[in-house]
Amino acid sequence: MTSPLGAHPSAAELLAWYDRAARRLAWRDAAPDPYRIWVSEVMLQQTTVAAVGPRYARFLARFPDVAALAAADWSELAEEWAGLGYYARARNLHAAARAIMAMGGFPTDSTGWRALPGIGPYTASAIGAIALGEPLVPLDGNVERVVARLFAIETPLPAAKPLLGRLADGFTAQPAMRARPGDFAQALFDLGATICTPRSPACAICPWREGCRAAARGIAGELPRKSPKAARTALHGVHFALLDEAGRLLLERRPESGLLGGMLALPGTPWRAEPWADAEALAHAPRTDLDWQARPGVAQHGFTHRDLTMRVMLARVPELPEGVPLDQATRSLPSAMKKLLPLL
DNA sequence: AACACGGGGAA
DNA sequence: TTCCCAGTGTT
Repeated sequence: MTSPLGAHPSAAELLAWYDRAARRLAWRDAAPDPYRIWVSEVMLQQTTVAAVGPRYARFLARFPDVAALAAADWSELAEEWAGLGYYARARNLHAAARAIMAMGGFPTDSTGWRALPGIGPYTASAIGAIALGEPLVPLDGNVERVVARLFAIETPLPAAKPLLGRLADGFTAQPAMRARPGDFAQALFDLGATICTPRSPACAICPWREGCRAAARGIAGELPRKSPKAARTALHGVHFALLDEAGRLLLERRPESGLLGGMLALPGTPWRAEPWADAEALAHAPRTDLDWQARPGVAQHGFTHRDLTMRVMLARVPELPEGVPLDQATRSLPSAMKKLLPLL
């Protein structure tokens, strides 16, 4: 297909490269079934292959099918997802599993998947192409970068996204793509991850070098351009560590919305721009009848758009039946909360 | 359209 | 340090 911006390169050539150079990844081991692909795609949202690698097999062992996932309590899923970030993904995965059980089975096309919580345009297309064989090109960060370079699109993201999507869709006109849509999508991912990388792309060994307008102009490494993003702002909080003589720690479940939504955490003040004085923070302590001691030092944790500084205040009681043993807390807490434990 | 939402690996 | 990752949901 020829677009106003020029011809698309050959899907067949990319697939031939993929047949030689495909990465070996856990979710490619078995024949693609909807559950395994769904879980892998959600886990991979804004998360690197390297980070997902050790977690994917563990998740499937604990929740081997959609029935097991739907039957699980949220606390089990929260524990399994702890440390992976973007916890709304786990909440939506859980809600979607229960919706699938209620419907009596998986949606049979990408449009049906798109209606489930946590399934956006990208994930619906990826499941459609990889698990269902639909001729779709999922538009993820890799594909945006590859297409922006192929056609030398200088418009910055995110404004360029609709155009990049139309250009990506142009590949569906090629019979080679339509014969293997799942492999074609994954070939684009692998090309973006291993050759057409964000910086210093390896154009010399790229199977699409000849048709790439950015490579021809020597600007591949500069594309795609991006609009400047908002700066990080500071947040401060004080958290309360209540320990008993058996080494149990008081934890609470955070509200579903907001940072670390639905996850376990040490009780604490709200997080705000100004630092907290001890006396002021104490009004938020889980118990005000105890002798809270400020611990030395702070824990720093960077979120996408926030830089959080936390202090800890410690108190001890003889017996805390609702407390969580420290080793279990280490397993169940999100990373920001784990950083508080060394301050105890 | 802009923002909220984690965490880690690579340059 | 900064960048960016097999993005989605809310406002």
